[in-house]
Amino acid sequence: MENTQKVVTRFAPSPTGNLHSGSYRTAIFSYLFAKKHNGEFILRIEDTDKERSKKEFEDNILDSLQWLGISYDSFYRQSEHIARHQQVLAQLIADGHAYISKEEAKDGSGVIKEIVRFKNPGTDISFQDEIKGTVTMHTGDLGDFVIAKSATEPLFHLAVVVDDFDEGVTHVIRGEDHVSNTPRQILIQRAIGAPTPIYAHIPLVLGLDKQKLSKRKGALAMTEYRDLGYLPVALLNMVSMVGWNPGTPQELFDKVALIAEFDLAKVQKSPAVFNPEKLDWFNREYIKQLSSVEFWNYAEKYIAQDIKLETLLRERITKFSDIKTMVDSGELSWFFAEPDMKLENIVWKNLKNDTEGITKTKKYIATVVENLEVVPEANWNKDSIKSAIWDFVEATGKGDVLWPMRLTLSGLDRSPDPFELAEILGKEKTIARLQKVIS
RNA sequence: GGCCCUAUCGUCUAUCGGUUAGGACACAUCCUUCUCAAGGAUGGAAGCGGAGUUCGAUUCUCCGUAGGGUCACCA
Repeated sequence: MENTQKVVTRFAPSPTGNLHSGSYRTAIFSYLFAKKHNGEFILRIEDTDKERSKKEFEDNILDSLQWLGISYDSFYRQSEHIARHQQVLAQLIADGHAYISKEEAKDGSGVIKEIVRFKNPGTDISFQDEIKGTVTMHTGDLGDFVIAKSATEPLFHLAVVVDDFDEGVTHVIRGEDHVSNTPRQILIQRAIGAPTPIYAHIPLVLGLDKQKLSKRKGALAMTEYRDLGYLPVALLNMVSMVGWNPGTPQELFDKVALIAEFDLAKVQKSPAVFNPEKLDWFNREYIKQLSSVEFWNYAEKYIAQDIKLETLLRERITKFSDIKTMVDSGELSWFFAEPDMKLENIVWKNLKNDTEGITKTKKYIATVVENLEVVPEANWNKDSIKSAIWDFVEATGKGDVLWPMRLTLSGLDRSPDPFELAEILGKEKTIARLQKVIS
């Protein structure tokens, strides 16, 4: 590799909210870029605002990243570096790059405070953004912006610049909402003699309403997706592909594949909508790939492990909490208890107006029972069950036999097919339920 | 409103001046065991508008329009 400088990226969330898909994607891109270039990935909690920062949000961010498998090489809390920020601030004042200004507090209390403003040279600043290209802005209309609430309370812009410098950050990958902050941060870099890192401002993630993702608009926290029974790899795959794609038809990417494929140059320039339906699709795809053991590790939170139900569940759930929904809605009632339904319901629609309908249906069921009784217990599976009665079913009429058979076994208008039901129920229960209807 | 950015199916996107504008999700229809699910097949669905440049524009330029971001003693 020609580049001698080691790549260092950072994800720098403020602990003022839970980790949602927008901030998660910023973390992913920073992480993938670092790993792709054998670099380091830093997690830095930006907690300089003591009022708004909350420990619970920091915990949420940490929990989420761990669950999602995004590991970091270094961890910092910005507040722990306050002495260094204060020192740089004092130097800036001493050098004449900043000055103390006595002003009335903005909180309306009327007290006069000493804040620190950066002396803005008013030059045009342009920087090369990896995604947006050259961005030029006039810093003149920024005025002398505030960099500290007091001589001892440095603010965001100062802290970010100093920390990125001290931590050797080479690539700043962050949300597009930071582009307009970049010129003033570059101004500070120049004043303290820090190099300007390479910037990559990624377009925002939008909700279905095409607005910036927000909690109010229903953006879920990563931990909420976890609790709903989504798989970490599904979230990783989904989120990394909003606003980025490798340019190939491949859709499924795990972390290793993502690291191999990720390329900042292929990041989209325009904002992208997060589509929950696509997430559901990814999740189903990954559920299919789960081993039986893995499957039950997730499913056990919602239903007692029963291997007979595995295939049925796998085919029907989008996320693991759907199991609870199925149980609560009675969709699986046939598994737990004898179905309870009116006899006339089991008659197929063709025979509804036939006065002999019930009698005929009972005869069909009786024939089914006869055919099933010869199927050996050891060979009781849906294929053998099907072949045992299929000739009769075809000769009589599929709906005429299958509908009552299925209704008898499940008690539900909508359920898995009768062969699968019979297999899961077992020979004894199946025949008992069928016989009960006959008598 | 100032400044910055953006603009291909409903959504995520491919296309590096010449394509029947491709794929995925979603949707519709059909098939596969009666219903549900899964699976398979098929189908509908897009270049914001207007000027240029060019033999030729989705692609390059400009102007509109629309969307997003940002204008704190938050980050």
